[in-house]
Amino acid sequence: MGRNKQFEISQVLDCAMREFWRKGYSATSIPKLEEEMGISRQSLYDTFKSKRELFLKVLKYYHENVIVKNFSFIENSSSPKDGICEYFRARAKDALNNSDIQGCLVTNSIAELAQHDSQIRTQVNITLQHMRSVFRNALVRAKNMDEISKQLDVDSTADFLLNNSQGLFIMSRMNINKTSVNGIVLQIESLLKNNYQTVGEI
Amino acid sequence: MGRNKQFEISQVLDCAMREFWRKGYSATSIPKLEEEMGISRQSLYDTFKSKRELFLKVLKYYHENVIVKNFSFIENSSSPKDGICEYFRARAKDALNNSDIQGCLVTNSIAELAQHDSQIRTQVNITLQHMRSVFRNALVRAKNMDEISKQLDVDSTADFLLNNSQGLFIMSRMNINKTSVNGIVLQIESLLKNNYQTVGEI
DNA sequence: ATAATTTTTGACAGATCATTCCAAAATGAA
DNA sequence: TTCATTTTGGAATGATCTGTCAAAAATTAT
Repeated sequence: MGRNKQFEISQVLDCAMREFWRKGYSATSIPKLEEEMGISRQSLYDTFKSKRELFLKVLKYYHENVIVKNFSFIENSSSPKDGICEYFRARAKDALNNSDIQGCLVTNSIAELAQHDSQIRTQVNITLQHMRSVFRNALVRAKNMDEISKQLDVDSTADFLLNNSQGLFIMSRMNINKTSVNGIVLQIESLLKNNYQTVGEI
Repeated sequence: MGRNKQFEISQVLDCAMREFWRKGYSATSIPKLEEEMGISRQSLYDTFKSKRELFLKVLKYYHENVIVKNFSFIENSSSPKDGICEYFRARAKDALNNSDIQGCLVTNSIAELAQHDSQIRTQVNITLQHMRSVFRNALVRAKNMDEISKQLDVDSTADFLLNNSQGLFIMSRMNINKTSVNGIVLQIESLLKNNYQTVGEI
């Protein structure tokens, strides 16, 4: 009974995501979304209620697909330390390709919206906490496997890795050169290699 | 002959800066700018030509005042290593106070605008290069004073410190807790303390 | 006083914004 | 066919946006 949906939710969400990622929330208009998503305005509003609701669904979609996928490599890596290093090398590679989509939708949303919109802040926090705990779990595993120093503090190091990830996402949106990106990754790896610091010692 | 300017350019630029810093470029309207700057629309356009030109002047003002001031401490510090650490402790303190203005206007502008506006990208690059070279100069000084390892690579470490600075500015716009901020700063300091890595060894 | 300049106010333009509504066409199941 | 649903297109709404214009009031110098 009745016509079926003619488009895949995930497919149009993907298109919307790419546009929000490129331009940000405010700079993305409904007509542009219709064009990119390939559906009419009526379908857009019937399916997603409003621009803001669409954006919240995009943030969720981004988390479940882009973020979880990028971090699953760390979780599945037999060497957690290598997993972390590979994660940053992958982000460095992303930063150097010449796509018009650069950085991270969540990072951009923190800068643009999170401070004044609690619903967006909540969704963004889910992503940040996921990133942090994947880093932390990997550090705990690495410690148990003697890949990194027993004295390394997993909590502050997880926050540190999260911080560097956010930094790289910002730098990615500028014309950052290969030398600088590689230098940043090198120093992160260096800290994992040489850290004998316990919290409170400094 | 004729009436004098009734307001200080730097004073109204400061008010405009605070609003752009809070809300971003797109979310800041002309009526709101009139209100915050305390001048009429006509005066605003006579003095600054357009919203975009005003924003470019704000970015320049932000660089000359906020950025240069925050980094002058590193340049003037007798211990360059302490200067760098103090810089990050100061940013950590900023992140923890409950001001409605958080993070960095330049970082936010990178996320929102830099990728699609070359004039803004140029101005933003001036700030990034300033930050990078202050870090780099301090590292060179610290090396000469034997405050840090001779094997530390000043270029990649400068990029690394810049990266962490950008990361902290993003994290500042979320409700980051004291433990996490301190942990991040601790790890940055730890790298300065223990770095014996030369570029290319990894 | 006169002339020059700035400021404010209010109105106005013209675009664009998000959102809603309607009617026609398309699609699918009973 | 009939009925339900989706999709599309276009129009309309009302708000808001940046930017401009004109005229009155305020200020400063000669």
